[in-house]
Amino acid sequence: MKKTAAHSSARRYWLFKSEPSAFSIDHLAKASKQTAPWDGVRNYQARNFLRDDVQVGDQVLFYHSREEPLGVFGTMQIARAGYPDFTAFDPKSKYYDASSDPDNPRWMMVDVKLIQKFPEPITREMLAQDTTTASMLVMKRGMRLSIQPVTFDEWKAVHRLAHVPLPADSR
DNA sequence: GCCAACGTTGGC
DNA sequence: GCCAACGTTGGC
Repeated sequence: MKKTAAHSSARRYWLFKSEPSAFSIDHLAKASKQTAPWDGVRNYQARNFLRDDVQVGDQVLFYHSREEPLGVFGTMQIARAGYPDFTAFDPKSKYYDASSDPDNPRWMMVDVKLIQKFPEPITREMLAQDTTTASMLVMKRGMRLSIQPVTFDEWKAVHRLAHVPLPADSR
């Protein structure tokens, strides 16, 4: 049997940050098919996650940054794996990057589909109170990374705090 | 609004 | 390749 270099099919869990004035969970809820491209990532470490690690079916916490209340507002699922972020090629886009060559795109995006908006947001305050979520990457001082890996324990703990069941196929 | 922390740029 | 200067992020 030949070994393959492909990723294992094990689902991964992530946290994606967004400023709600730019793109909130309500924007996603109102989008066609509740699906939208996660565009505008302009950081290499985050780009590498989108390019190399985020897979269709991975599940994601939607985190609102910058505007109160800060916290996790719900969940989404990856509907399309990494592909070139076309906003980088559009001079009218606020994410335009003249140095991203369409023949060799610098920035990547994925498509996300809403799983659910939580009845109430899980605020930073609540995350700080729980021993599992208190140590999440997003809680660390100075952590600016907008695409972050999340452990299954953390994924479960956030759902426990939200008083909602895990998506049926979480494991 | 402040400012610490961080990532990127560019002169050398 | 170093690192100071700069711009941005994002909690507070």
